[in-house]
Amino acid sequence: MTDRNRGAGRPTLEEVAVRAGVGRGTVSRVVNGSAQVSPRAKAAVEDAIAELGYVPNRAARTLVTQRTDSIALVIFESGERFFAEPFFGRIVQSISSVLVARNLQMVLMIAQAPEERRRLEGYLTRQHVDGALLLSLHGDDPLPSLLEDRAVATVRVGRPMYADRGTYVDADNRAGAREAVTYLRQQGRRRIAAITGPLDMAAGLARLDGYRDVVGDGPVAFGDFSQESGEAAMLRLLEQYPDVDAVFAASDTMAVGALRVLRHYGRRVPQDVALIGFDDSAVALHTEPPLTSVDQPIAEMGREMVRLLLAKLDGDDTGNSEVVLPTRLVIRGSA
Amino acid sequence: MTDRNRGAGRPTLEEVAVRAGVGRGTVSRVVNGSAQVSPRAKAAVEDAIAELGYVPNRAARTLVTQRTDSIALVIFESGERFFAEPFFGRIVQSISSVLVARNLQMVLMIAQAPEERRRLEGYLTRQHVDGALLLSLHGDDPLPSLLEDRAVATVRVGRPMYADRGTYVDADNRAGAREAVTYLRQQGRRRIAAITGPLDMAAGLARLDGYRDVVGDGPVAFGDFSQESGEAAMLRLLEQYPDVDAVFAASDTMAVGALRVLRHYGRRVPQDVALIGFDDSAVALHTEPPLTSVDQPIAEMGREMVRLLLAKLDGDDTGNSEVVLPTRLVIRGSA
DNA sequence: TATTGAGATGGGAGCGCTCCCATGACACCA
DNA sequence: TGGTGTCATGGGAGCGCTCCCATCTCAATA
Repeated sequence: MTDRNRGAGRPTLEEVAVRAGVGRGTVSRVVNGSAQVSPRAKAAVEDAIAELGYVPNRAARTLVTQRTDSIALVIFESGERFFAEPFFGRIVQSISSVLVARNLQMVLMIAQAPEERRRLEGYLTRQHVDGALLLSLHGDDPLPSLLEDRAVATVRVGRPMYADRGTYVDADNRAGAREAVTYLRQQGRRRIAAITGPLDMAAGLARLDGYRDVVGDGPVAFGDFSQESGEAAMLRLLEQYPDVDAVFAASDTMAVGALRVLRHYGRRVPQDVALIGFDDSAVALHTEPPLTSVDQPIAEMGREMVRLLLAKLDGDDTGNSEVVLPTRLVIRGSA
Repeated sequence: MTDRNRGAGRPTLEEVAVRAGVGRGTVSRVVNGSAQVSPRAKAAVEDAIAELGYVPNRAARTLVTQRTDSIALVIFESGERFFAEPFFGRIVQSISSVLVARNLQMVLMIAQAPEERRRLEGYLTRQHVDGALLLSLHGDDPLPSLLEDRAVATVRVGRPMYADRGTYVDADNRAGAREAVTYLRQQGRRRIAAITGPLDMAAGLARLDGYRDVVGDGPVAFGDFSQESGEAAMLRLLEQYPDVDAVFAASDTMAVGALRVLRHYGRRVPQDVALIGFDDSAVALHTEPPLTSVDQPIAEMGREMVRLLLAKLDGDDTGNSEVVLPTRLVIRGSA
């Protein structure tokens, strides 16, 4: 055991050096995997590290390298929304595991309230994080540019809506929506409605665009990705367009809300009304009937985000990259 | 663009001192809110800080104070479970907002796989975090003791199951369960079954104990808090005890699963079978009928956890504290 | 044998901060 | 006038690390 420690008295580089009978520089080289070390010195140092239970002091390293080895994961939603939406869970999980494997610290920041937002802006500097992963950006948020100016690398989910700077990862939402709606039409549906996501978000807009690509300006009701908004939207649709025989919802969560309303009004799914969601989240399997949904490769998106961010940090990539991944229609019982 | 230089070369303490016409020590005192500073010097320093946009360098400070100002939030579940269970969302949100207000960094760590687990153990040292908040500990996990040995302060959710060391925050699960089951009985239910949580977790066990306090050894089926397990458990219950007229589920998520099964088998809720969940999560409002559920003060639990942890860090509290908060039965349509 | 160059090595300098001590300024009292 | 205590202040030391350069070693070559 490595006790007898005096609490914070972890061994230092210097102590390892003494123990291994080499200089500080050599230990540092070994720890950082430099090639310029003789096999013998390397072995001695590694033994000493193991015996002493040496762990490099992150603060000291940060002080000289100017690298914090911390990545912020910033979510522009209320905590409630963040946890209610399965998309976040899956992408955070993916990001987390990649970051952990690279020994990078993931600092989670949930910010929506103005005061939180202000604090967050103050916090996101090179003093604290090397880079930031931005999720669920709304509208033309100036934060990415601000961070870019401060030399904090950023990668976001979703194509920037106005500005064209910025590295991002996205699913091909438009094509996914198009495929879903095309499928509905092929099934013989004549009156296909859409329940949209928030139109100040790239994903919301693109999915609506995809819908319109196929049916022009069919019946549309606006939602915000939440289940409540899906219910409300379905209600409106039923009122205004009683002849609707298919609904494309821009998220599974909204589709679940729509399903509840349809059932409540006695419409059978899929016989009377076909329903397709978006995300292929876990809930899609649990509805009655199971939800046909557009799958986006969320784990891969997370991985790509980290990859792009690290590339930026290493300076491999100075420009702005974009990665758009394909979606896939998963057919189940609801359409 | 920003090149390899020190890019956004943030000003240092020294520069602020020069600008304000004082010494380094005085600036440090102002930044850290020491009383030993003349009003004039204080004003000069504050002006200089504002003009220069000075932000203290966390690494440098950490190096000398031996405080990282980072708190780990460790969750012993798969990422999937973490996001599926509403409890986590709410408590993380609460913890997050308190931590942010105190200028502490929240490092999120999701670990279940053995390899992640090992990495996590290596990571959780005073070099990296001041303390750790432990969620969803299973069985007699040795991690808390390990961290205590390393002088990393910890606070967990849930009474330790075997060891009696350790500071924790918990809801009064046993009393909550008792109240729920007593209520069912008062409603005239004669055959009350339980669907339990995982029995290697304090919350799972205590809720079962509360149930047994009232009905002795009534029909019990075992679950793990997940919806799937709730479905499976309800199925078993229906098979083995067809005369069941009430079910106490140890989580809302499982109650939702049970509800699906009950509906599928044509049992009306609450007429044929009354159902009570636990957590009073958002889903309880959205079921048909809405779920009667035991509320636990999750936000307050989060706040208490942080409070206890900070007290430990400040050395105010050397012993082990425990905070147990009351639950409350929220009556809706299902019972 | 003398010279050269490649590679390994040790250790000084310094990152930006806090801690702490010596010093200065000042008011008050004998 | 000198002595004393209080408070504000400046700045050296040092936290543990990486960077970098001078130095050393040793084999290959002239």
